[in-house]
Amino acid sequence: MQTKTKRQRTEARHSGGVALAVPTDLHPMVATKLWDNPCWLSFRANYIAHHFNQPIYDYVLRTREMTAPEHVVLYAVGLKEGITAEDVVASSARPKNTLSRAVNSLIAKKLLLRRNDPQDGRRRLLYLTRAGRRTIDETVPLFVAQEQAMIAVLSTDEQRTLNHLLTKIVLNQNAWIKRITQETTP
Amino acid sequence: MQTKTKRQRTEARHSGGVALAVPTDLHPMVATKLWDNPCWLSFRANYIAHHFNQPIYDYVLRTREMTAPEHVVLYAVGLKEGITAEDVVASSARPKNTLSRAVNSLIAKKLLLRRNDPQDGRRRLLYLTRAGRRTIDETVPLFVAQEQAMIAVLSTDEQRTLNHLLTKIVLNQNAWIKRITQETTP
DNA sequence: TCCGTCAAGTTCCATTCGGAACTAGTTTTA
DNA sequence: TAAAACTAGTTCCGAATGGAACTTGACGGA
Repeated sequence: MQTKTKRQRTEARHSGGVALAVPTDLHPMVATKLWDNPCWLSFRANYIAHHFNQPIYDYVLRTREMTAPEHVVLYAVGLKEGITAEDVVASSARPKNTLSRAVNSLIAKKLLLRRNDPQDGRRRLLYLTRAGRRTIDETVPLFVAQEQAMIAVLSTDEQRTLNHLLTKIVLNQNAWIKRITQETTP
Repeated sequence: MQTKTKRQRTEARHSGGVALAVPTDLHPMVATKLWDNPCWLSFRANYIAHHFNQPIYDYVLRTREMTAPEHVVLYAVGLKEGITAEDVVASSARPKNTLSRAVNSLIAKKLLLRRNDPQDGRRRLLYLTRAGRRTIDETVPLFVAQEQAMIAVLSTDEQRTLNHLLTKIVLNQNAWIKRITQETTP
């Protein structure tokens, strides 16, 4: 790792006709992955996701003793109560047994509670306890602040544009989900 | 999971004044995380990264018997020979002991080779073997195709814009790296 | 109304992971 | 120029992970 403390100088770099301010202490391998990489989107998505997630996972582990999967579940229920574990599976990056354990652990910690779905005996609906709601209320502003710091280089218009373009990709999921795997289907 | 086979209908949705084609089979929790989530960027980045990574990790495991960290290392050396394990650490999401193991495993499989750096006795420079180069040449086009499928909904102009905005965020790293952790420093 | 199929969630257990401590080599500094 | 501080990489080992099998419940069709 490089030290990031000294005031960084920048140099111009032109990309697609648009000048970019490149910090002179940018790690050379990051530069390679940015500009000499045929998978430009996946590097950027992974890099941004990681540098958002990692401080948050560290934080919730250190201050709330929650693992990353627990955080994922609690955050999801915080967005919408009455969802099921399966809803978290479908909208996150973790397998269902990992999330099953996280749900049970959060219930043991009295941050979540679980009710049977009268409509469907397989489903367990998840709700926040009072303590769970408090955890959400206390931590989500920090996550938002982290994200705001990340996008602070962009103008409001640029943020709107970025949001819109990424949303289009997510909504196009049916065109590309598990695409690479198809070649092995007999 | 929902079935994705039937031809999807779409409905209009307006977001920031721009109409979006929303597939009717979009999972409700994905919709919640898209539009009822204060961390809009991190969800999109994580979702796109995961749906790019997962099929690739599955593929390289199934057809090349490489773990995810091994793939990360091999891909990085494929981008630039003569890098060190530390360069991979600095530009990826994995800890150095995991990548150390991956390097050693790839060397055992004769996909990588390692030379001492005459300038610095601590460094080990990594290069592709002939077989390693062949693996890169055979697999990278599939990764590129996966990414192209993901961004096919965007016009060339939109792709350029997206690239530019994400690049700005990555280059702004010094403003936000590990930001959330600062509050606990005594 | 029974059977086959599918979906939600849990359990099992071998494997992998990753924090922390350690080794070895380099740079700083006083 | 010796010691302190730092960097690249490895090892150790308890804990988390995730694939696969399993349980329970829903449901469509003949």
